Amino acid sequence: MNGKTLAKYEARAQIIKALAHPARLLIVDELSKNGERCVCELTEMIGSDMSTVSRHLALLKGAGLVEDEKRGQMVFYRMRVQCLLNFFDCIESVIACNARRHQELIA
Amino acid sequence: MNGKTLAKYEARAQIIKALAHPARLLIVDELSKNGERCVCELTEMIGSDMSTVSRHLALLKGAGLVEDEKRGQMVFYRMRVQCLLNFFDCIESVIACNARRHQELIA
DNA sequence: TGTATATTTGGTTAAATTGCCAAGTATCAA
DNA sequence: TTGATACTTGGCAATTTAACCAAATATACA
Repeated sequence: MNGKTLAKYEARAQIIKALAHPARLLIVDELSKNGERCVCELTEMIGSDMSTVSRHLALLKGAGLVEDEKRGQMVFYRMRVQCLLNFFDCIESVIACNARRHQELIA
Repeated sequence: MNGKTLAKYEARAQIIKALAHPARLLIVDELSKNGERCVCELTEMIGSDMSTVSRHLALLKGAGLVEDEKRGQMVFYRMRVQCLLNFFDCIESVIACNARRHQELIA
């Protein structure tokens, strides 16, 4: 891979890596479908330590996928991008296809 | 996260993780746009050891994203899914948006 | 001011990912 | 059979990621 090509795929990979975690996918799903949420709400849904959730959010923010706004003592996060839901449809179709194939192998 | 929700997002994350690497993104891009390729061709493009490329391919195959076919001494890989190109458009839009924002912060 | 709540950050540890070399398997061809 | 090519797999070292607890910061409120 030459330098330019490498840079292109590294930039893509960095963003995809930001999505590649169950907790972060839940966050993206929730924010995409239901608008903004504070860290405490997301922490409740995910069920990890709040410090862990805060780090997940920082990672998503670093990738440019979400933005935050502090209001009072709470910090609200929302999506900066809407196109990810289409992607999840694609992923779900892969999962369904894998499941079908798995069934066929068993039968 | 309850068990069912967790399982759903873990299944998604597993597939997204399979995409979250520059070399694997190059592979997916190449196979999506230009059809099947043997391991040797992909190895040449990526510029890593063939054993490394073989492992990347095994990972994509494990996620159900590609399939392989041996013909003679060569193994050809091709996509099992076509919807990923749309996703890359989404990712590119994030990258472009991040770049614009970065410019604004400098200016 | 002092206390409680919301969030982030430092520090540490465990686990997962990546990459290479070396060795193994399979196919082709002489 | 021998040798060459294409690919996969075992094994190991280096890097990255993830999670928690504890401590720091910021805001609200009595």
